[in-house]
Amino acid sequence: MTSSSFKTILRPPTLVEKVFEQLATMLRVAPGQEVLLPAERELAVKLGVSRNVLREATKRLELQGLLEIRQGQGTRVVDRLHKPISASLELLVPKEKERMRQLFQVRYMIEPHNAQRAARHATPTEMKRIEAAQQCLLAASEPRALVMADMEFHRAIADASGNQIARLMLESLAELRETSHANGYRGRTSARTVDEHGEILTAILARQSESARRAMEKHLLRSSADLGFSPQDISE
Amino acid sequence: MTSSSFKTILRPPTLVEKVFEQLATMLRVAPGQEVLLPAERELAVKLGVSRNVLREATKRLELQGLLEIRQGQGTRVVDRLHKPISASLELLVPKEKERMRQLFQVRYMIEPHNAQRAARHATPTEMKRIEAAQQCLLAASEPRALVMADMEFHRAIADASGNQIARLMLESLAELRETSHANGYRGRTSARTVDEHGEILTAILARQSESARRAMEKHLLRSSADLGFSPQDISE
DNA sequence: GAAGCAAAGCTGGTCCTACCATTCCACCAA
DNA sequence: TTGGTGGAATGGTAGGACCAGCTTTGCTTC
Repeated sequence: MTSSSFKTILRPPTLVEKVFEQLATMLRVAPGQEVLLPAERELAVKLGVSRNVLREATKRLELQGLLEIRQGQGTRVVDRLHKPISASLELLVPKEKERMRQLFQVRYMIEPHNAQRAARHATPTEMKRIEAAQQCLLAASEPRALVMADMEFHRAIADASGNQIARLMLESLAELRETSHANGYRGRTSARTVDEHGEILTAILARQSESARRAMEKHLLRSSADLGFSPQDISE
Repeated sequence: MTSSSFKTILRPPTLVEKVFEQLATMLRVAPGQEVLLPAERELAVKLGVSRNVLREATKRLELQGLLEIRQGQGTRVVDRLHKPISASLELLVPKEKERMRQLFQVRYMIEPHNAQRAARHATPTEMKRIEAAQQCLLAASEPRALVMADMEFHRAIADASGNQIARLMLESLAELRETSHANGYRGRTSARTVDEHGEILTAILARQSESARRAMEKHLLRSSADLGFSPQDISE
């Protein structure tokens, strides 16, 4: 008898888990629209479970980033799938500076590939979106808008690369950056960002995957320097 | 008045959140030991909250991979921080084959860097661990043990690279691989794995970071082929 | 004394009901 | 139109009762 014949014990799914699954699949169907769920008491009756069970299930979904629950307001569907990852990372690497360093490292591993793939495979629509992000960056006047446009640029490239997982990682990075901002950990979006994004954009539009990759690498190293990291911290 | 002067409203944390935080910090202190938490009723009294609230908090911690709750047995502390990530990915990319492809892509972005960094920075202890994993692989006779040793090898390298986030990503990959196995999606650990690991190990021991990186790239491409992916699927 | 087995008493799982806190909204008054 | 004020919706918390699974205990049996 080989050990592989020991199957993992499958506990009969608990009620909360069933409700969780059912809601999750329902929510997945309903796309980005800002839908409001029925009230807890009502929904509990509809599903044939106690309000307690329903609450535990929705709590889980909230933690997963699929719901947002607000007292007096209701429960609405959102799409913040990156939330659990951010939360995990905060638990894993509590020290903020170190967390930022490791995240930049990972970013440095992933984003150049993304740029490369985007240059190879981006559809016209996707290219338009990247261009649009660059336009926003040029037009942005206040810090807040700058950061948004910056993020959108990277996000658009990640989407064009076709790897949703890589994109999710970036999203969670952005989330952490936000919390860091809230703590006064300001990494300004420097003026050079515009030029560097321009280089990346040009390379992608020209479908020069190698230059796109290198431009992204350069950009990341330089912008990590804004946060006080040396290139060795990130790339070695 | 710039828009940045509008601060995000901070809602007073709910009781469940407070309990969640408190438990999380408590658990973080107590490391890997298999500690058993007090019974729900008892702990609820100790914390001065209703059992309901405590349950919702522990549910969250279970979802985060810090607790494992079993009826009739109790609640014990575990370390499975990768769980929420795996869960997110399953929600994000429901189609299994596609998920595997994207994960291999990400792995292909991360692991060569890890090998490179491990070759540069691994301490003697860390090197020993990588060697030990290779020994296990050589000694392993049954499929189950093979997979375990395989994973441990990659994990050891990730740890040696010093990037916990990269390591967490691998861990969640492994988790997904397990569930895939359970669904009959078997990627066998082929015989060539041993040789390829050997190459990587040699390079790391000799502190040849470039060869380590290339060896890891080669290994990943080949082993993704075992799952039916072409090199283009992964690296381009 | 050792092995087998059944009951007791632990654990978490589910349900219920009542009440508190926040938010929204329609209505009213200045 | 503006600003306030109430009621009625929402989710948040509490505590009790009971169900379901696991572990231990202690008796029975050999």
